[in-house]
Amino acid sequence: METTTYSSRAEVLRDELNQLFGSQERNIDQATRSLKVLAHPARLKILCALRTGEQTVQDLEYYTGLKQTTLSQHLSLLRSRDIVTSRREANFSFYRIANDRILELFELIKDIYCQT
Amino acid sequence: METTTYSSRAEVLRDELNQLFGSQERNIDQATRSLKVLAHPARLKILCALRTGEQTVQDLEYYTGLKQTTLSQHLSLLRSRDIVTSRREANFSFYRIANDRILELFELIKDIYCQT
DNA sequence: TGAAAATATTATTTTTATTTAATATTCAAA
DNA sequence: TTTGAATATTAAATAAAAATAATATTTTCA
Repeated sequence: METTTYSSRAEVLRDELNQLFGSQERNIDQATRSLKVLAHPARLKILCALRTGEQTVQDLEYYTGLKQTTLSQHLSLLRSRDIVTSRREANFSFYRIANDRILELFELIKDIYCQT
Repeated sequence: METTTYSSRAEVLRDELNQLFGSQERNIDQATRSLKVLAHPARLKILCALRTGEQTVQDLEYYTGLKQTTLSQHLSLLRSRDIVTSRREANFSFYRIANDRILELFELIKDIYCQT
């Protein structure tokens, strides 16, 4: 039975929290969903490869070392979270990082975990 | 049977990739492990709460709405990846964001997913 | 048209993460 | 010195993500 009396400090922070991400949890959930997609070695590698511009699935297959079917699923996930976009030309698909914010996020991650 | 001939473009990019994250996959794995820890609604909420400074477990319990035991496990995970640190004072534990890079990362995530 | 190349999708199995519940530790104060 | 408050740990059950394998599209070109 929760009968705790909470400090006003906690209440202030709860308010701040709500303002920060909106009182509905939508933003947090969206951020979580995107981060989950980034949090996989294969998908980070894909982003590395796309960092300097668009690539075909073939090329991605080559330097991620993934088999086609697995790679395609990862790409599909990345697309579903708007991390990458793709375009088709003949029977090649070209993938690229969706926008500058994502690129910025990726670069920061790289900076933090790949200190020279 | 893989007998594909790869374009020199792909080979150039493979080299870039290796230089970027180091030819050993260590950096990517480390980044992945940290991102995985961030990629959870409860843990993002915890970071929101710690954004402006350290907090006790009690306070975190209050505005994350998690039960003590679950919260403690999330905190333990965050600590294990050096996302947060803690100190003990009497029988209270105070948690805080581990360093400025992590804070910076969090703020960028917030900016991207909580556009005003 | 029909075969082959490039990519995508679906279903199944395997692995990993999360929650829950029970218990343990640590410390302060009576 | 033992009780209660605050937090941490462990083990078990449940849920979610990943890999694999099989199959399906889509498009070009003979």
